[in-house]
Amino acid sequence: MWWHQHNLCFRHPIEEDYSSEDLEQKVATIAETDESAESEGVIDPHKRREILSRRPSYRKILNELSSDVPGIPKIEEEKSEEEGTPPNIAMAVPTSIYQTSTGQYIAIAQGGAIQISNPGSDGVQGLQALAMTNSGAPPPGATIVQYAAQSADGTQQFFVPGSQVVVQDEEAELAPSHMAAATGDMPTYQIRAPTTALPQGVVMAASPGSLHSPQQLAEEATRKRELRLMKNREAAKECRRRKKEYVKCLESRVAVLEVQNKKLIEELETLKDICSPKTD
DNA sequence: TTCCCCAGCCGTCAGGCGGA
DNA sequence: TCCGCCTGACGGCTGGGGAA
Repeated sequence: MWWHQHNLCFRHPIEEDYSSEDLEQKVATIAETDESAESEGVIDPHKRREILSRRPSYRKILNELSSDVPGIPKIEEEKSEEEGTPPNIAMAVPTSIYQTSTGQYIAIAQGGAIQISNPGSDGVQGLQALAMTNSGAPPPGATIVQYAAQSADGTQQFFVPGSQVVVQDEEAELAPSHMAAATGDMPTYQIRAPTTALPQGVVMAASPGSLHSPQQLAEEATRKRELRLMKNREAAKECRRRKKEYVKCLESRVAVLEVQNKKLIEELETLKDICSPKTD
């Protein structure tokens, strides 16, 4: 039975109580009724403790289960596969990722493409692409993005090299036709001269090659920390999603085993009736 | 209406694990 | 050994539901 091949799923008793643990115990109990002989094996407590101290990832568990049991769906490695990439949206591999003071993420790809991701959105659905037609090659070690949450006129601004700003344009008047067609409802942006020098809420980030002063080092450290937190945030979300899927899997497994158990009990009763006819 | 409780979600930290 | 990923643990926030 698959469950016995994956007894790593059982957790250490000192770990926090989760509903999934109840499910695991329930599944284990039901499964043991099916294979009591197999479950009678004695495990050394120390060894068991070692094994249980660290459970493998939910993705790994479910994928292993799915290879054993055809009915169990696999968790995809890449989220983008299951959510799908919106067609015609310019996707570039980001080379630098920055988080703004408002929580948005700005990814700068090679060639000057800027992708803006809203924190409230999932995955690529929140990505907004901007083609920097006049960006050219950035100066060495001088990739600097300055972001202002809102300028005086209520629009969003991104300060890019060359004393220019990228301004969110909700009217989409100046957006290139191919961009407008590609982005659908997404806001478009245009390049302007800055309306203010450095508005409130500006966040600056510099590439490692340009670090000289302690202040720049501190900024770099801050940027690294923000990046790490951002990654961990996404990882935590993904982990919770996998955990939910895992619990659902266990729930369905419980249902299946309960039905199976019921059938076996009925079958046993029938066989008992057949094999031991009444003697009166 | 206000207060309390609970469940769910999220961000962050810490630590283990696996690959380079 | 180092680094990135994964996940348990913790605390905060929020919304729903029930009692006063």
